[in-house]
Amino acid sequence: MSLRLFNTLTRSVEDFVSLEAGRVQMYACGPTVYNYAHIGNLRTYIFEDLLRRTLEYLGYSVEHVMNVTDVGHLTDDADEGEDKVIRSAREQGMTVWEIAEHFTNAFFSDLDNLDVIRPTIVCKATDHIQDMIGLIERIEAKGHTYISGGNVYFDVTSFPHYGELAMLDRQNLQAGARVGVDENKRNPADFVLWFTNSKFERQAMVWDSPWGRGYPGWHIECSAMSMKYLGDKFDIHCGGVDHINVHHTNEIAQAEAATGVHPWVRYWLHGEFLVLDKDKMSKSLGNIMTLSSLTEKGYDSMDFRYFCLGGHYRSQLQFSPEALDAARSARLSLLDRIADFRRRADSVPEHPEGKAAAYLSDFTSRMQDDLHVPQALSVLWKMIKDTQVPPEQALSAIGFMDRMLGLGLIENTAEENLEEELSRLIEERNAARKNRDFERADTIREDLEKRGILLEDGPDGTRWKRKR
RNA sequence: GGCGCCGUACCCAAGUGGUAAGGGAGAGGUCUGCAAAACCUUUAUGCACCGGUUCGAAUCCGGUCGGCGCCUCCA
Repeated sequence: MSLRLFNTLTRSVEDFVSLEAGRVQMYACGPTVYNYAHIGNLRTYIFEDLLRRTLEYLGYSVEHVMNVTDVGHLTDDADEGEDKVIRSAREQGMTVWEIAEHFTNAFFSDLDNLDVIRPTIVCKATDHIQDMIGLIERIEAKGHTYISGGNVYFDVTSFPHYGELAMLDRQNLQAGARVGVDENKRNPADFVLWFTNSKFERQAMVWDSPWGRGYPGWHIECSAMSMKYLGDKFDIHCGGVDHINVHHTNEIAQAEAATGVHPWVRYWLHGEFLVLDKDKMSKSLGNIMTLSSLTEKGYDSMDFRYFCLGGHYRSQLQFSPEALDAARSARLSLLDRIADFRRRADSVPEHPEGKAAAYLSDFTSRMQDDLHVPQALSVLWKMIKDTQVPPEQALSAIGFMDRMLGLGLIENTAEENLEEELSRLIEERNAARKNRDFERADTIREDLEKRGILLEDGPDGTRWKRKR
């Protein structure tokens, strides 16, 4: 069975074949670090993590490159959110560089909390200005640029493949429909490679270049860095759907114009949006929803990961507190059941057999079919509820499944030891129950609950578990 | 204004021609001193609405209404 992925280039599901057997090179668009990542951003990184985990599960060695864009969007412009950052930077006496570092750290901390495996290479835009200048020079040498109003522009008419990814009809692109026209452009789709003449004041980061002191355009960093680390041709490029029309379209133009190699990237994968309540999303209210805002309410980061696994990556996912609660309950129930398997299991075989093996195979085929995680999850639940699957077999299969899901199903269900004092209380309660002193027994149970220990009396005796 | 996507039970959500996965929540029951957990049963003759194609449609086509995304930094 092979991996099949939906390729935005062709708008269809294709068999995935890597350029080099057993090795996958993938580039994932990273954050622009001028603010905290919100949960919608994080959904996309979770999607990319599922892709990476599945590739690795299937035996590929994955080179996973991610940029951190710490230039370009850090100065003031008309956007209110950015004003706020500048304001807070000023208030806190931080430079834009410090702001970038702060939000970069916050970003990776979020990913760690979500058990998103870190990229093999993380590259900062400001460390690669010379690479960007070099790439612009190559594009210029091939005759795809012009200089106007002090800025270096990419001439989209010089690049016949322009807009293929987005399936743009260039004739019908309407300039200035929602934004002012840049008078320097020959064609509305043209875009800046290098600015020397900023439309923003207070530009905080500038570098020398053959075209004058200035800073790079919005799209060049991804082309330059991905090509630096992955070469002129590589397997997968992914990001959010919002990147298709402009960012990725322009990245392709830049890369292919410079090298003449087509296609530059073979598979383009895009994650759909998490849809929030309008109120919650309102920028004017300033309450973008972050992962920490969820954990502050008592959710575990992994509740959010589980929630994201409930929808397919190419469908919009409707976020609501109720939906997150449902994910939380489901996840905790899953952990409880697995913990129970672990108590009942003898030794867990390295590979599952029989029915468990069949479930694993079913699960894997759903994952291989364009990462149909919701279906894979339903297979996991079916296996868990199938009384014909012995616990040690189920555990063996779950171990493999979780390598793709990344829910910590094995790590978070290990047997724990209870403090001696608490164990003694449980024994005391059981003695009380034997003597039919239920008042005493219930008092102890309530006391333990206050200390985070829940008791369940079963036919095999009393079990305890920690409140989550 | 242009391009594209979506509308499935109380909620989230799979399902793209063959008769509605899964999870959460709710209801009833078994078990239990009680509780919890678990288990059993139950919750869409119907998939926004209207019309069409077909032996057969949630799935294809047309229209209507509603929601979302991109066209501007954006996951």
